[in-house]
Order: sequence, then C-alpha cells, then structure tokens
Amino acid sequence: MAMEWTDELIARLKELWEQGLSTAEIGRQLSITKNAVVGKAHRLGLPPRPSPIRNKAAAEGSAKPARTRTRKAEATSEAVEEKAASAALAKPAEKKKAAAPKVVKVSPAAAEEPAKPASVKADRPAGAEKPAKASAPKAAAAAPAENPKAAEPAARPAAPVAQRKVAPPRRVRDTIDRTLRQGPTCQWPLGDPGTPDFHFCGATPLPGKPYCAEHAAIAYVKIRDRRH
DNA sequence: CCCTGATTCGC
DNA sequence: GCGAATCAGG
Repeated sequence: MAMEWTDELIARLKELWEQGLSTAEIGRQLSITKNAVVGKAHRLGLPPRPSPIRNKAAAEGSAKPARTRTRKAEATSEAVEEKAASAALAKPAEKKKAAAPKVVKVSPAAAEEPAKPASVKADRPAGAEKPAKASAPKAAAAAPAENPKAAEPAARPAAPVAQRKVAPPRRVRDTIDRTLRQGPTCQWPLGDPGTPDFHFCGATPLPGKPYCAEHAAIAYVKIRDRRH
C-alpha cells in the first residue's frame, strides 16, 4: 500500500496548506515528501498558491502550447514510436529500466515522530558532518547575547545554545521558521543543551525583546546598577 | 547551489 | 489514487 491518507492526515494537510506553509514544509511536518503534498493538494482541489513558475503562455495569451511536455513525456513518445517501428524487426529495444536498482529509500514516516507540537528540541547532538563546506552560521544566537544600549547581559543562563560549527541542518531552520511563523516566544534556554530536557522558555516575549518579562529581567541588567 | 509549486505518468 | 521524477522559475 502506498500511503494511507486518513481523514485526519487530510485535515492536517488542508490546515497547513491554508496556513500558507510551503509544500515541502508541510511534507516535513507530516513526514511525507513535498511531492506527496502537492499531489494530494491537487487531487483535493485545494486552492493553488502562487507558484514561482506561473504559466507564461496563459499570461501572454498567445498561441503557445498550453502545457509543457516533460522530458519524460517526450522520451516516452519517442520510445513508443521507436518501439513500434522496430517491432516489425523484432528488435528487443532493451531499456535499462529492467530492474531499476537505485537507492532504496527508507520511509521517513516511521522514523520520526509523526507530528509533535512544535517543541524546540536540541538537534542531533552527534553525527559526523561534512567539513568541506561551511556556510555562514545563519542561526541566530538564541542565547542571551543581546546587548541593548543601556543594558548588558549579566547572568548568563547555564549555557548558551551551542554554537554550530557548520551550517545548521534543515531541521533547525525549519524549526526556526516555524517559530517565527507562529509568533515569537521567549528564547531563554532552560536545561542543558544537548540533553532531552533542554528547551526554551517559550513564554510570550516582551515587545522587541527575545525574552519574556521574567527572563528579560535576568538577562538585562542596567549598567548603572552594576557600576554603582 | 538552495529553494518554490506544477505536472506527468508508471505503479 | 498515489507520489517520484521532472520541470520551470527565483
């Protein structure tokens, strides 16, 4: 069986779709591929969202081929023709598709949690990485590294979220994106990073601050208070 | 390269 | 019906 689109799954798809999440992200949250998301969305007749590649032909209104043929389609057509032609010659027209090897993809569905409340969790404590490429650390320092003019961070929490040596994995970015989308939360870290219990405060932060009132009070200590 | 959604078509 | 492969654009 391919996949079981349960009512709940469909409902979640619709919901996320309406929320404007990208297909790939919906897929990640549902532990399916973006292709599955798009395909299902179409079959469900969900309102298509602005595509990066809208049909130019439609926009121009000129006599352009309404739809573009995929390479596969062309290949197939040719293959069919050729096959038909060579049929008379009893030519075996071997396709290298016999027992398509390729890499057996492990279903991601069973691997990870089907769907959890968007809890921020420490991501992959271990795991070898590719030292070759290391793009700029986009991940914002979630730890109290802020330093507003009139104040400076005094007490640091146990440990700032570990600085990443390499580019943050997709998962991390997704989590960040999700958080941003769903609204800011207090970024005060609690617990030891890397351990299962590590998490961020999550409370509603003060306007313009990464922390809630409680933690902002700890994070920001007036210089004057310090010097005097 | 990364990403996006759209489409086709073998299964 | 499903979704991988592919396309096409940013």
